[in-house]
Amino acid sequence: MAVRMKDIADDLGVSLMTVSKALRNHSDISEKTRNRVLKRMRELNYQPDWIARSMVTGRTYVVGLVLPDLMHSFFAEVAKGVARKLQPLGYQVVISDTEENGDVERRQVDVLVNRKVDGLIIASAQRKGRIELFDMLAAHKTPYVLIDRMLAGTDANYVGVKDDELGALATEHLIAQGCQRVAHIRGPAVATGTGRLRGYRRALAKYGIPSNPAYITSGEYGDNTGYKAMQELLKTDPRPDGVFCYNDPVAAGAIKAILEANLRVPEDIAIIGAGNVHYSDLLRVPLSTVDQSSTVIGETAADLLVNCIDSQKQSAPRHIFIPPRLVVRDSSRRKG
Amino acid sequence: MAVRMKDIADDLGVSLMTVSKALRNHSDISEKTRNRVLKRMRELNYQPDWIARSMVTGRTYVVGLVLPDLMHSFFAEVAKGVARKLQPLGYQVVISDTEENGDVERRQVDVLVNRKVDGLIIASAQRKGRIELFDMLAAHKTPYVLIDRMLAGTDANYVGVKDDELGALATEHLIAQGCQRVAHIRGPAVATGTGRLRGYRRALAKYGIPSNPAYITSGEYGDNTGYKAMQELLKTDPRPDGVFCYNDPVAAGAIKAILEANLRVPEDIAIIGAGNVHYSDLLRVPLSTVDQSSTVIGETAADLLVNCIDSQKQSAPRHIFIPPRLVVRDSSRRKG
DNA sequence: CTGAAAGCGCTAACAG
DNA sequence: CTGTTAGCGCTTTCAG
Repeated sequence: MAVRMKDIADDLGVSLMTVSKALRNHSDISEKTRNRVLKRMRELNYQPDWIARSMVTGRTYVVGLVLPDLMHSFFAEVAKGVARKLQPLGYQVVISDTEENGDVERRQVDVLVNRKVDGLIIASAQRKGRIELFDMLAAHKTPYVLIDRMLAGTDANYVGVKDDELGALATEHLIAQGCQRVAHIRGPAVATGTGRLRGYRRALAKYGIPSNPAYITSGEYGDNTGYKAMQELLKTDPRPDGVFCYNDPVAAGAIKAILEANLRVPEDIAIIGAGNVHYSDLLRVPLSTVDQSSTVIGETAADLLVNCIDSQKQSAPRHIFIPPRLVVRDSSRRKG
Repeated sequence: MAVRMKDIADDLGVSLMTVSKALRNHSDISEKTRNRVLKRMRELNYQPDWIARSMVTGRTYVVGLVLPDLMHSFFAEVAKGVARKLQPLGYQVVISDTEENGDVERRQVDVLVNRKVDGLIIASAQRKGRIELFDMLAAHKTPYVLIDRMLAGTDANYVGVKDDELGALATEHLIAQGCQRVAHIRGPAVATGTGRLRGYRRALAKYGIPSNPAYITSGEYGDNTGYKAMQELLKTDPRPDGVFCYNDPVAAGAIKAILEANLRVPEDIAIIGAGNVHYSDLLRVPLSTVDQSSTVIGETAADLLVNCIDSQKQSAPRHIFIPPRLVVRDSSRRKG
């Protein structure tokens, strides 16, 4: 069996407590005995038992990362950022894929809380106003940081871009490229979806372009929403000459639909997505997009969470905004 | 604080053990008291403390999933398969991204073992022959299942495709499409890399095509290996007219290099990858590939692992092979 | 500075 | 069928 503190204590003829204190650099222990203990620990390759420790301290050094879709490389990248920050601090990261489903999310978070994670980082799939989940977290006093999608009503920590800014940036870019009829394939009714839509509208308004309801297609989440939504848009008359897509996977689908209809990107229809997924550059038409600095989001959220965990008293929630960054590739380049 | 068994026991005027047994459907308890206990548990929303339970049972209901790269959608898909199988059984899945680095992998597995995971599923980044890690696991008696990459020397459970078969399938396909000079951009020195190379060679031999060393470029792992490797291949004379790439991301990079050189895919050079990543269909040239049924691999590995965990005695290791499946898209279609 | 006592929440083994 | 007794490996508290 694994070596325990008691083994080391017996071995050295000291008490169990001395060993325990030596291990954790407790102050009231002499330099000499500490070293003696630490040396023996190394020799015997002692590994503290996390579970026993958790039981008494109440801390698990486990952090839950709750994401809507691991296949979306934006989230995979966020996950990498989180893990890179947290692992060196001794935390274990448990990733949970909710498949963009609020109920699944609630169940998973429940499990994580029961497992006594020290904190949570969540890109929530909760629809507007569904905030019981976060009330529950508050009741449990489990610290959490929202990423990517802010939820009104929860005054929680947040790290991500301002979605309306992102939407406006993308839309204005299309307008600047000479698009007259800019459409939007919108995302699910979470903050990213509604925020980007708001930005889109704001940009149109700014340039005095009337908003055409037929140009806003509802996109639920799914693997070929972009493809299907674009097919709908192609039926409108006059058809749009530019489309701001909720995210890159949606944009990729849209491009597929356009090419299948024997139209050209960007000449007939310019396309821009969001998220800058790592293969954007390799798509049929290299995809213009708005970068959200996914890794930075992950790292920042991790830092923020650790702060919350360490400082027992809940400090006022912080909102950290990462500026969106336009990445112009072929799919929207019509000038210059 | 959370409600404990003792609270329920006191509340109901029974002993703690009665509650414990009722919860776990122990046989020696009367229907009546069991129901009384269960009812009260529900009312008080009792949640067992799995840490305390782990401490005495030695089981954590945590499984580690160790992957070389979460950004590669093949592995993300595997992860989904694993989670989908394991979560309903009450397991928590901890994903660890080793960044294709054997040392990182060893460290991460160490941590997971110290955390007393019940088992591991590993797509190992260990280079040929580095099997200390698995000796260590055997010593700890931690059950594990290898996926995607088999390691000679460990007689471990394995789930994945036969890589030489995959390589032969891809290469023969290119030959069947009329390619005369088939090159290979090879992967890292793990089983997938060497196996696919072996299959490539076997296919060439089968058709009596002499193997040209200049047509085999070494690809270490990285984001643009495919791109750089292809640039090298383009310098050979005569240049290849077909390339079997280690995997889809590599193939995507290769296509980019070819198009940049003003050559056409597949007319000038046909390309095939492996893994069938979810965006293969959306690339500059829709990518032919060999599908490995990633979700099935994940699910199968999960099943196998749970078997190992449940049956204490180590049964003889099993090797489960999933047949590779050719997916022909534009990047290699020259006929028919 | 060192150590003895108590207990975290639960379960295995056995006694009534 | 029900309950008692002993821990699991560690830390917190407090006495020497």
